[in-house]
Amino acid sequence: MSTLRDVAKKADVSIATVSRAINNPDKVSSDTLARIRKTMRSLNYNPSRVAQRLRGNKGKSKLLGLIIPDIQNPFYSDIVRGIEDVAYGKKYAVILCNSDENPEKERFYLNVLHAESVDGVILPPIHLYGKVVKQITELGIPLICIDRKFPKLSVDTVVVNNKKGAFAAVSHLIDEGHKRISIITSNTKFSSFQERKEGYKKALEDNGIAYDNSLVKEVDPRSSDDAKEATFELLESTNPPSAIFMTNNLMGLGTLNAIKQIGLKIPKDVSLVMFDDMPWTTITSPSLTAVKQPSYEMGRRACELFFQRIEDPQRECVEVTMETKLIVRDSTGKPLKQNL
Amino acid sequence: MSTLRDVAKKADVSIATVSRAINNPDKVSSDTLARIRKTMRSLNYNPSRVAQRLRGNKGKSKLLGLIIPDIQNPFYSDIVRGIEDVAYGKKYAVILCNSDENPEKERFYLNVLHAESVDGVILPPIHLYGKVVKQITELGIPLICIDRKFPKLSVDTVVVNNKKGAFAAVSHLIDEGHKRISIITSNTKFSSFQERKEGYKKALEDNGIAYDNSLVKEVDPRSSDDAKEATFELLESTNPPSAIFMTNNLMGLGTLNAIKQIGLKIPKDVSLVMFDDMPWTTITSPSLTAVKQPSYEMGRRACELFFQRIEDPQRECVEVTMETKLIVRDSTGKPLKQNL
DNA sequence: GTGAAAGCGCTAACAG
DNA sequence: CTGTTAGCGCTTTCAC
Repeated sequence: MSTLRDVAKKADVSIATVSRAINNPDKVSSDTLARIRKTMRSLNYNPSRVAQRLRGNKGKSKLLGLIIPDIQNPFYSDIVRGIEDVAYGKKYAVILCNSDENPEKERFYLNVLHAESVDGVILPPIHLYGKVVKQITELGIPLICIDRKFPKLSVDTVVVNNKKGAFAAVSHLIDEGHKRISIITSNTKFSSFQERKEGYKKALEDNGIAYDNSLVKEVDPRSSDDAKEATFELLESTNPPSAIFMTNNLMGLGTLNAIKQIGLKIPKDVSLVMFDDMPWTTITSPSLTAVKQPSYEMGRRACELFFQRIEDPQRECVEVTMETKLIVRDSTGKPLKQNL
Repeated sequence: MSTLRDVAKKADVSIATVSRAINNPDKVSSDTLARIRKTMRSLNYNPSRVAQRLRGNKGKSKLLGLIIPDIQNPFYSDIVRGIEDVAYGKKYAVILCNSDENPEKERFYLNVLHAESVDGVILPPIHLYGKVVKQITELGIPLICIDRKFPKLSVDTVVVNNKKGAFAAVSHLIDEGHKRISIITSNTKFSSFQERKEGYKKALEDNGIAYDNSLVKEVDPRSSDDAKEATFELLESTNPPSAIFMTNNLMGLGTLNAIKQIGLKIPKDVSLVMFDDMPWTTITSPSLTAVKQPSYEMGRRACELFFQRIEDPQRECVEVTMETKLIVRDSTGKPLKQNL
């Protein structure tokens, strides 16, 4: 592969001039510029980003680090796509890392990203008070939290209004006449699930329904099977719920499988609302009522925040809260009403 | 951040020794090694991968490039995950790029990956004879094709037995008594869809059913909506098919939506088989019959091939063909039979 | 407007 | 076993 030196030699200028031709074209006379450009083309010159990064200043590495729990969770694929699309517009490339909610892997990848001199890191933090994440910001690497908050640290954050979304979901169920409403949620400390549970509680409370711990199941939010098991327990108990609020798409899938296996009919035997809207929510019978998160837009927004921080490292950190939509569909799968 | 020099100074050795302590620990006396390691720890030293890459030899950059059409397609998320898991085992990081089947984007990202000095590139090629892809291999960057073949170029490839899988799918439909079987496939030149169509044709032929062009729809394989439209045309025609073979999960979703919207019952009114098995195929009523691709394993295999090539750049290129499984499920969603 | 030279952080000879 | 040195390809003063 050809280097700056090759181009310089062939165009009969110094490497400094070639470098200028790339980075400060206006500081090069028009005819040498033309000559250099022609030479670059003929040599198929592709500047080494590695050398640029080693030499260049912070915030110019054109690399962005992304650590997500699991790319196979469509919620995160959406986020990744949103980030990537914005990054592409700025000629940034993205290093993708899957943490599996494993602090070891998070730490490893954070180190890798640092070693790669990325211009920034976007992630849903695993630990509420993880020191590695803190370290990253102390190293001066811009950090954007997405999907989950990182308390006690001033950091740009993009989240969804989990409490409000959950409140709308459960209120919808209550409006339909349900009184025994289960929630299948996570046993983790993530702000997202905490807040969804709060929304659930508030909806009950506002409607004078007592909180019943036997209706609450907490499982690993990544496991459809765990949620399936929990659903069995719920529905095969002596006093089963008449409705279930599923707090993410993976757990939702598990619950749907359990219901199908038991042979229950929706909504005759049990009503459902799922946090997350997925492409497949329209093909069930009837279509699933869902709390749609603007996942793709969250990714875009997070990436935009990142670029804003690069441009102005001094600006105040912001916490962007995006709204969900409650989507109820008719028999053909068309949305009937959409509440914020 | 601390550098080699910082460590060297503090440990009172030369930078070369520190470098050795990292890369060839056995060439350093045990007590200096211990001292250096302690110093590295106290300084929180994290070697710059960027400098290592600039200085070091080919095949040691610990970076892998990945260009896929769209991470939001779960088939590709699975592949990406498989690749990432194997890469993680070797301490490799992955740069993820979405091409949208757009040659411009593919070219851009290929240049970026080259500029980043990645050790290799894994992708499903967009063009059958794209010159940029060829260029990459001429640059000596190991290339692994996945999901689609790149003809006329000896290159490591991981594909699925598309023809056989499609043949099994359509044969299954024929076994159930169907004679008018539609296929919704792609108008692209990708080997995958070409071969699925071949399998479809062969199954018809082997059973003495004439190929009927009016039963064949070719749409953009990324568009559920196009497939939905095509399904409407198919099912609302004067002589509709009694079964439909959907050649990927996105088109399948479109078809399912169309069927639901028309109000047709499965399998009474129309039977279905989909290429791709998805988490949601078990929650439809009845469960969808699917040709399962080992997508995650394909990713793993591709990444393994990459590492094998790094270790032995001279070895012959291989084309790995993985088998699909035809999955027919009972009313609860449990697999009834699985044919290769 | 252009060139010479220093150096980013590291590895790999080459000496000792 | 350890240190010295020469770059990897590039950007950026500082001269001219």
